[in-house]
Amino acid sequence: MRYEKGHKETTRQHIIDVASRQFREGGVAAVGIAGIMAQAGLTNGAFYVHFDSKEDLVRAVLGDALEQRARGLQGNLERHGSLRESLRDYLSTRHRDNAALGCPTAALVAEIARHPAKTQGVFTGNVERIVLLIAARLRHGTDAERRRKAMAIYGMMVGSLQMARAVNDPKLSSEILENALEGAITLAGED
Amino acid sequence: MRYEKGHKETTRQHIIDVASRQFREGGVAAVGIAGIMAQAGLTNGAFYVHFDSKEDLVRAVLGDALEQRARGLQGNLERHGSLRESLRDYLSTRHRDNAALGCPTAALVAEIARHPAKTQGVFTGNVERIVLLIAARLRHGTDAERRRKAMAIYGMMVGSLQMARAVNDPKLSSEILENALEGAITLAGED
DNA sequence: TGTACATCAGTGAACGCGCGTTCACTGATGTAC
DNA sequence: TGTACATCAGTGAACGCGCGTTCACTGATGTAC
Repeated sequence: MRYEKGHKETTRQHIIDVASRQFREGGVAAVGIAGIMAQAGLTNGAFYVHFDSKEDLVRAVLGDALEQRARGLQGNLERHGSLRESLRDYLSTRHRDNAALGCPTAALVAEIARHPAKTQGVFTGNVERIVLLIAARLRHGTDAERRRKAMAIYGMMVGSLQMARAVNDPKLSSEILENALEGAITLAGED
Repeated sequence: MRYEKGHKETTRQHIIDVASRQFREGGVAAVGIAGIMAQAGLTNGAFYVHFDSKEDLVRAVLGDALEQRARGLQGNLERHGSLRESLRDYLSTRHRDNAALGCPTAALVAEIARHPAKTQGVFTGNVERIVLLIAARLRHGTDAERRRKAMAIYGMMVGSLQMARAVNDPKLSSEILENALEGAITLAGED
């Protein structure tokens, strides 16, 4: 072979990494194959050696980014023991200002709602997973109550981060993040 | 004049109405001028009689849709007196399944974050307005506390509705809506 | 009252451009004999 | 050991298409004289 073993898989992952950043930064619809491949250091045509279509890439990116996020959250929770620090990280100005490496749900959820069922399926499984991770860290209530609260908290995290990003006034933006953090902690029943 | 008085303003508003539905349904980036004008019963070229650019239309649509929404919420609150019914409407399957006429924030907030500051400015003012409407209906706490809670609730509404739309499993989708409603009511301190 | 001109919302073809996708080709390596 | 062929990730030009935007033109009406 011209390339060492595992080369193709490495390239594929590299394209996914580049696309993952670009999609989260600019949105799926506004980002093109040519731009992704150029940033990956390849030409247009090589794309179809690795993926069937743009939609195929979207699914791969979504699966990869959500997996990474869930793993990151899991690691965080295991280190801190409580939700509080994870919520603080999520609802931080740093996360707000770095969408490219941030939560794929916050960046892409509205677009996912407009994609084919197969793509939505990739998202669906990961929502379930993140809800379970959050629920497992709530101290009070039955399993059902904790699941309920976990979903409400996740929804608040995603919506508030998006609003903090869309608002043009830095003070209002910070306020949104701070108030969501407080609301989430209140709901979680921590402290 | 060839057209009766007020005709131009009527046409402009009609284009805004059509675009407003299409943007909320498909997203700004995925919807084109030609499609909007065709559905409005006009040809391409007439667009620039009414708007300077697509971005100019986006601002007009955003201002119009958010204004309508805020007015609708205000009317609802005045009729019911409490937040509860408004939250129920917002977090309903009906709203989930009718994005075209639904909340512009839930449909477009992630895209707004990627638009120019001027466009974000249109959004910013309306966030402030809706937060004040919600806060005014909370029964307990100081002004500052109610403002805090209102923001957290608004974030949860927006995020949860989007997730309910993006998820591929009808049961999970309903669950998200129900749990967000319960969470919002808990936070609001109603009932 | 009749004629010449101005107005302007809307038409429809065209502009350059980038999109997602296809495809004939390259060239370094591995395999067969 | 040397030669012929197969493999396949990647190249780069081209495909048809729809995008946002421009522009010369239309034609019904209003205005001037």
